Amino acid sequence: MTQPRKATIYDIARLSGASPSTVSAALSGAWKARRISESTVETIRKIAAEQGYATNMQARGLRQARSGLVGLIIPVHDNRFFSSMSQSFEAQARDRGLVPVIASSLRDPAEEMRIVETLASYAVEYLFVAGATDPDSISAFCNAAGLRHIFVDLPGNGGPSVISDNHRGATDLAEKLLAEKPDLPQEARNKIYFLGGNRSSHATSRRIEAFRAALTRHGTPPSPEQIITCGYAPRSAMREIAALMDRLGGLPAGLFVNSLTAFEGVLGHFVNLPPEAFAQSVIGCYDYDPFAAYLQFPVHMVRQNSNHMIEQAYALIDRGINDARVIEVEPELIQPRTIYKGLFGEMG
Amino acid sequence: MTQPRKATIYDIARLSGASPSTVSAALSGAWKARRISESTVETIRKIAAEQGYATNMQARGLRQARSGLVGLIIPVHDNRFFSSMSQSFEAQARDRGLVPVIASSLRDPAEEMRIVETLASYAVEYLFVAGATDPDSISAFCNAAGLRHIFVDLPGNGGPSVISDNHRGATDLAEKLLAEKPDLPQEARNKIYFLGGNRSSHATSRRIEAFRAALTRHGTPPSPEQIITCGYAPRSAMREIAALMDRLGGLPAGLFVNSLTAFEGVLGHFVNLPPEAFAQSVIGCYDYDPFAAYLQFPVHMVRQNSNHMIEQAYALIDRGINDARVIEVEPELIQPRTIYKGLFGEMG
DNA sequence: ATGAAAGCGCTAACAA
DNA sequence: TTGTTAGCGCTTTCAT
Repeated sequence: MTQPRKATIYDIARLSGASPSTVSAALSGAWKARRISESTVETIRKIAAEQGYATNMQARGLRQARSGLVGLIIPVHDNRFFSSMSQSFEAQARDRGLVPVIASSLRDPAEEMRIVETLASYAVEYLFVAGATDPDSISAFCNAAGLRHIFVDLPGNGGPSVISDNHRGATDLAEKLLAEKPDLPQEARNKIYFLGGNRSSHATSRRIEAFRAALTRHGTPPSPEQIITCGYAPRSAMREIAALMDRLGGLPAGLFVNSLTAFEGVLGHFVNLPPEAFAQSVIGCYDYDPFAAYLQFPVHMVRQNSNHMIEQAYALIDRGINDARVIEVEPELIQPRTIYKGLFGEMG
Repeated sequence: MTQPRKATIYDIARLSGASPSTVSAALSGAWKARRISESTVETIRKIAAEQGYATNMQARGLRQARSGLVGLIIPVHDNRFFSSMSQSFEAQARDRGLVPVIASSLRDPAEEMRIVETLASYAVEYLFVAGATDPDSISAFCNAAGLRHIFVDLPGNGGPSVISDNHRGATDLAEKLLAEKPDLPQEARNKIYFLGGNRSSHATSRRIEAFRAALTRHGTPPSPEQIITCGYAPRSAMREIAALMDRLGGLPAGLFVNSLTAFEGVLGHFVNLPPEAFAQSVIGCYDYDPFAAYLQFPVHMVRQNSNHMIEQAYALIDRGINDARVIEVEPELIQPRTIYKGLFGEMG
């Protein structure tokens, strides 16, 4: 069933009467430079195909001190923002003849670091790190190991970064919520709340800045309890929204949810509410998911341009840039696409 | 900034006064068997840490003829079913000390085959193929190359497969739709339609069988035009649902959507409809997405147990099974969680 | 308890 | 236009 050993260039050399180096050149594309005759190349190619020869990339990599691999670390796979990023990353890697290796850290700094080390062991040529939890350690390691790396989504100080313009996106979303927000008689509910994320993350802190600034411009600066940074886990977001609604006696006039994962948790609570609960509230989410865009109530979403972020990151690599500059990519505010235009039309 | 060369066991050997082979054994864990003194190992470990030594996996892989890599091919990353599978695959790979490499084929057989060859070049130890478009070619290649492979989600004839019990899942969903379906006066609309997928795919054909059988049991065998296999692309599903609704003058009494991607397309059309359009229709989707579970209308979803499928696949590997048997994993019918209980409560 | 040396499959000088 | 050879970093006999 299985042949004892895979064919090597030595097998092809023996079968073709050429030397191993000629076979190598013929098969690797270097034959032009080595001025090997086209006919020789043809013969060798034919025999290689017959033998089912495939280059051993471990051997090539070892010899050339390059692997043809490019790594991407993301927090999780099952999230539309990051999985779209994976899709772009993979396509663009292939365009460059690189093989993408994508790993998820589950937002655990130790796991993240372990993955960096593993990928370095496999000699990935570049490392993209999305949503880094400990960028400084990553940079320290990579710079010591001579591994070119680039941060995406969350910036680092030890290498170049491509992030979305969080201030702009959060401003757009906050302004939208302010514009659409109903005016509620109950003082406590007549506010916009920010929910989800970690204050220590650059993206979240920028978004909070923008949120705060927008509300302040409208003469309603947020009080501390309007900003609930409960992390990214759906569970904790679910707990927090439940507690908040308990305190307020209903939904607040506006809700700015800071991530899809937090939004998942929020929905886990919403499902227990009657439809009327949503009539007096406007809801937004930073990040986009096509299904989330079609919920029962209008959801204003910010779509980050992950494809362009990846393009920019590759461009930095191409330009040989290794310093700690930050490139910002514009996100886009997406109009709610809820079906219930009749019911909520006056708000959206 | 970057040291000229990464540390190798020769550097550590020089610094520690031990020989390269001793260093290798000390660092790889083989020192116990080689009966190297614990103190020597300690010294070597310390120096290695100081030097930031990391095993060159290309060299180890070349020497040992194994890479520590395990591959997974999926159709797309940005789909909750497959991204959940990636998440499970990665976690279980790490549990086994393997490094996961996940690639997407975009359901293109040529691309799929190219990825198989690439992964083989990198000497992945096992290859998982989810949603294979050309399983026979993959098996032919892998068996010739001595690469152990296993099909997930869609079965193959040349190797073991772990798939979900499509007949069971589709039966459950179809029965549910039949039970919840309203009775419409218009003959043409008073039917359940099947939308999406490719007839040539095993999963789709099994689901159609089950769908047909269920309807037949209820005395309403489906006519050919009730089964619309328009592929997986959202665009074509959008076109087809629009055309269908045109023909019928509205939504059919029931709709069995065969994939999340098709469902995305369907929603792209639904967004243009008034809410009343959904009052007389019951909708189901084979596959689960947490956001899709919270739409404006109740959606019955089938959640495949991708985590268990991956577990079973690894178990087959552990048991050394290489023949073409098929293992089926039970999916689960998920109750609609729409908020609009008042409006649609009588159906869900 | 440890060292010397060969070799995994490939590529790149250097020869011819 | 092609062949010979060394060596990438590691593991693994085989010595000692």
